[in-house]
Amino acid sequence: MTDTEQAPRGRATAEMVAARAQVSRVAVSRAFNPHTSLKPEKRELILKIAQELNYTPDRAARALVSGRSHLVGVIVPDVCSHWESQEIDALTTALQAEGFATLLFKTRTDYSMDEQLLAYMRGFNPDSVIAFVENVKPHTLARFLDRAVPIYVHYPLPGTSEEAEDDPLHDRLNVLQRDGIDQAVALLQGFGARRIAYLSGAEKSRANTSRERTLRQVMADRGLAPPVVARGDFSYDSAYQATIDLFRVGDGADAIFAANDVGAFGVIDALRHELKLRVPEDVKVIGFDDIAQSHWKSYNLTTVKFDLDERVRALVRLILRRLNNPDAPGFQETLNTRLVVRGTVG
Amino acid sequence: MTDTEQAPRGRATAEMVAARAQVSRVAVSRAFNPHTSLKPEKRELILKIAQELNYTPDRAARALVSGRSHLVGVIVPDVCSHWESQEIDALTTALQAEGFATLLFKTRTDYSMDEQLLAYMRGFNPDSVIAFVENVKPHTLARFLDRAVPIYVHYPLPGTSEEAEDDPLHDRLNVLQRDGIDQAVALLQGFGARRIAYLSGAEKSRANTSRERTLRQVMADRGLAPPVVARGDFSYDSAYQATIDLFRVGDGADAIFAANDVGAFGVIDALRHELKLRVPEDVKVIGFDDIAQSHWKSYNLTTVKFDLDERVRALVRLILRRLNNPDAPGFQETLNTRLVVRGTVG
DNA sequence: TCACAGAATGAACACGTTTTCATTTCTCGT
DNA sequence: ACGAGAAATGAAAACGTGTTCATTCTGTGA
Repeated sequence: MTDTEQAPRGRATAEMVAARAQVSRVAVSRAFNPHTSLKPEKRELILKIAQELNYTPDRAARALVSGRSHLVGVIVPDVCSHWESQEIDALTTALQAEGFATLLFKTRTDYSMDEQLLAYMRGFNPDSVIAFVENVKPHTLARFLDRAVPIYVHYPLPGTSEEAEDDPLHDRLNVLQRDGIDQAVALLQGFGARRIAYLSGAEKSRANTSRERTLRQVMADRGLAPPVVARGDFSYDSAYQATIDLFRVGDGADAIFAANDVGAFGVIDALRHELKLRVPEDVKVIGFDDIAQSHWKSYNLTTVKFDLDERVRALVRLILRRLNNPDAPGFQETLNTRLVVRGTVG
Repeated sequence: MTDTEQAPRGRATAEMVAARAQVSRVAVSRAFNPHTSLKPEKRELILKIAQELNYTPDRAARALVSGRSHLVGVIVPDVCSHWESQEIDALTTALQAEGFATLLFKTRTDYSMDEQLLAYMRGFNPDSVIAFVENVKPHTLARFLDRAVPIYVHYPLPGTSEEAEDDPLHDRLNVLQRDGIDQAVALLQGFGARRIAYLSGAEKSRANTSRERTLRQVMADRGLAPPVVARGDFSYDSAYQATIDLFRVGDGADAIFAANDVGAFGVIDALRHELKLRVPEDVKVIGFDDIAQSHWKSYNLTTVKFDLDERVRALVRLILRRLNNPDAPGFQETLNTRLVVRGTVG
């Protein structure tokens, strides 16, 4: 044994492992990459020595030559929004299992896109990018990420051709909101709701636009008058204030459809604690997302759900498929929504 | 102009920028690194051309030679826990401003450490690592991260020498919980609380151990009987069930101190909706963290706060100081806590 | 035994930067 | 006009890996 270089100063390298195992450095590389030809017992020996030396291939070096960083960029306006944090959580778990790591970036909270951020992110060379900032055009994202193919979470507008339209240039996850919203409106209609209000999310958000328009169309199809709209921005506080204004300044409502669950919580608290109204007896409330908090007893919210696990699985499928077929045309996945009935309606 | 190589296939490289600007590749590198000597007008020209070509230095290549990945690893058991998600959010914002990116890793939810995860993470070469898994010994973390110096969030146990003790080998953020807990107990004592219960967090969590022991000692110092302990794991559901057991199986309490705010929400909902008790009239509740939801009207929770911004600033200071002084002895920062009084006490 | 296919192996190259070092150019005081 | 020190510049080395390609080894069928 060459005990002279026993001092494992800093990080162990493939060279050191190779020296100790009496093999070439290339063999070490092969030992860590499956689907390469290497005698099994040799691979075993190398891996054993690697573990002793606390060696792991350097991903920066690996990325440099292979063009794969194994990083997935995630752009969020607000990590602690409940829905976002739950998606990040599930996504990180799923990606980790596939050998990827989640790289987090924060952008402006008004859901506008930030070109400087894209350039910044590009420096880290993510293999793929998932943007929660839905209003950004996919080709803008693509222009800034030369290597990575962005994944576009798409909320098709109802009544347009968007639902069917193919997009050969980008990978897309379509979220169809019509079914869940229709079930929600049907329920409200069954309870005889007359004045239905929509508490919006951030105006620039594509998810909000799509939900509002879909609600309008569903209500029209069912012969209901258009909803009263109160402006929020997905936050508890904005929903709280908007609800108060709706009843103090405006004419109130007997049912409120919130753009997301957190907003619905603000609506419920404003109704109960500020306006002294009962939910669901005086006003019925429905949310959107079905986050973990929605079953908490203080709210016990009826809400339109789209399954998180299903969504994450779809995203991971898109990522992996794209990495295995870099030049294939755009892949698509589609997700549906459904109503979860709890205590805030009837 | 050498129009032959006009096709900007794939990603732009420093070489291309250099060719167009009629300078050497080294000059391009210097243009992107401040504190290097380069004629201002030349730097300006290079940056302009770089922008035209959509060029950003490749961080993988940069990391390889400079030894700085500009990645900060964050290990969390659960991203969507409210407190964690808020810290991740604030941390990401702060790090982004300093040119770093947050690399997210999930570990087991029982707060035990996962050596396999550490080895996995090491491959990404983070410059620094912040572990929310407080029970891991800092030298274990250090052994797995040869280059990065881990930052240890330390909850000193009261009555031991830990508060004063220096640790020259690791960077440390001390969180002193005694002041806030003392204020909380004083408040409860003032309202004549007799039976005080502690709803614990995950047993292996250092934060929980420290909070429980500090509470014990504060109560003893004030001549109060030791707290009844109900076992939870920081989650809403566990707190909800433990509270029910406390009153149905055990002898109840007239004040409950929860290990975190989310647990306190579970306590409140169990008291109100399951046990039909009033908060604060029948039972007083105090939480720990002061997360954003704590001021929501349905809970309006009195809680022990330690300031998130202050904490994040301290962490970033530790990270930067360490990177600028790789061989310096361990740095320390200290944070205090205080009570925020809202509606769940008196 | 021989020829041959396929597996196993290692030398050399490539990836895109930063850093070191030696050289050239500029600036300023005399 | 001169010299000295500072600023500016580029050639070459280095970082740690994956990949290509040519070579050697192994086992099989004739």
